[in-house]
Amino acid sequence: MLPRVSPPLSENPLPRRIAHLDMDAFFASVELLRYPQLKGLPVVIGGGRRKEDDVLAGLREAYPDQDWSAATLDMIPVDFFPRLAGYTGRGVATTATYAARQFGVGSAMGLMKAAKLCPQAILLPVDFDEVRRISRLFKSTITEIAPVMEDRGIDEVYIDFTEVPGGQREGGRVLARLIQKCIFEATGLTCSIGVAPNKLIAKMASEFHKPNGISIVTMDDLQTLIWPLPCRKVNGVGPKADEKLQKQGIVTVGDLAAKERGWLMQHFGKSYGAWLHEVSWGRDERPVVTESEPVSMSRETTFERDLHAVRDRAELGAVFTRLCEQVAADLQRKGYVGKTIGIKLRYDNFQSVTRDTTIEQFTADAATIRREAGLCLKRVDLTRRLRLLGVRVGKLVKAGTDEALTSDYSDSPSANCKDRTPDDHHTHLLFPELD
DNA sequence: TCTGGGGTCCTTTTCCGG
DNA sequence: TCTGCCGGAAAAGGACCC
Repeated sequence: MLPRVSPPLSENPLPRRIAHLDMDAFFASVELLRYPQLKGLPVVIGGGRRKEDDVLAGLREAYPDQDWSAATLDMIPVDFFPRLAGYTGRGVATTATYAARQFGVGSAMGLMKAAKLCPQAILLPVDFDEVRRISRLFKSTITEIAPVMEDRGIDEVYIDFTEVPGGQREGGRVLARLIQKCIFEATGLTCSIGVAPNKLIAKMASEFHKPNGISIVTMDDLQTLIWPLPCRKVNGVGPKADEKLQKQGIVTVGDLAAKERGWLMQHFGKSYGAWLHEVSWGRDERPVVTESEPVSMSRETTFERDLHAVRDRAELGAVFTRLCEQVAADLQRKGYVGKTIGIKLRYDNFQSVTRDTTIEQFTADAATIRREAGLCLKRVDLTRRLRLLGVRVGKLVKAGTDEALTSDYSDSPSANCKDRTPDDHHTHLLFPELD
């Protein structure tokens, strides 16, 4: 089953107009919708593990006689909101408002560090349900106008404007404005849109006039608008590749374009090197993909404190079982079964390892996942303390399909894991429910 | 004061049978 | 029977993204 895609360039008489749409400061904006009194103040969103961070729960406790329904949220006095100062825990900032960013707080920063930089900042937990609701709302608003949309996560999409009525007017600006207006009416939030001949350039273009901006970029703008950008701005160049590029004196996309294709392939690998060359010349023919099937589902958790497999075995065993149950529930709710079952763990030194195994029959059963994942656990070093444990099911197919029912009847389940327990005597004490 | 959670994709290593 | 080689699949790791 092939994913449905937009028509390829060759069959299309119109110039390709690909839009990238990015919601402006999405998580923070969703919170500010509910708490408008926080506008302009330093707010850090993240953590949220502690119950007392939940503003509403705290309010109900403090003022039990008040009616704290949604209509009154904007009446909460600013003083009541919890401050970042004194935060203890392992959370990271999902995002921070501009006022907080001025103190150097940024997304993905540990909250302990953020608290040092800006102790007066208000700390809000992420309201994932609300963020997801608004995410669905802005996406459905888009597909009503332009049906060829690719979901790129909670706050981003690509849209193929090419064949949409008005999609060619002013290079896409007219349609982009319409979409911005409709999203604002539906959600109260702003977004930024870049329109370009392909996804690669559209993605970079959407950042040009944030917030609430529209940028139209054509191939003629490659040298003036794209080449001056740092390589890191290219979607697909991360911190590792960027560092390696800089060591070669390559800082901007233009520097990259100046290098020979062959040279890049020699230094960055056949595939990645060739890709780097393509992107530096603004070339990208990837279609906008409207539907895709999930490949894997997983659940993982970082512990409040590092756990030791022997000393904390009961706690660890309970978490492990819960993760398996959650993955199984996710699979069942979404209607998938998988046949590769694996674990991930992260040691106290932040090094992570994974183990997985492929079984004969597809499953979404918690007990089966628990058993196979348990066997995987026996293949890793459990003498070091753990900070994270995760469970993953891969090689997914839709439940109930012919494929999902196939099995080769060869031998017992987990045959490929047998006799692989060199270290049985201690691991078996750790997770007694394995036996 | 270290560094979340849920994914995808790619490369390298390991394993296994012929 | 032993060894080496080869190729494919599975496993492991890592980079990257939101």
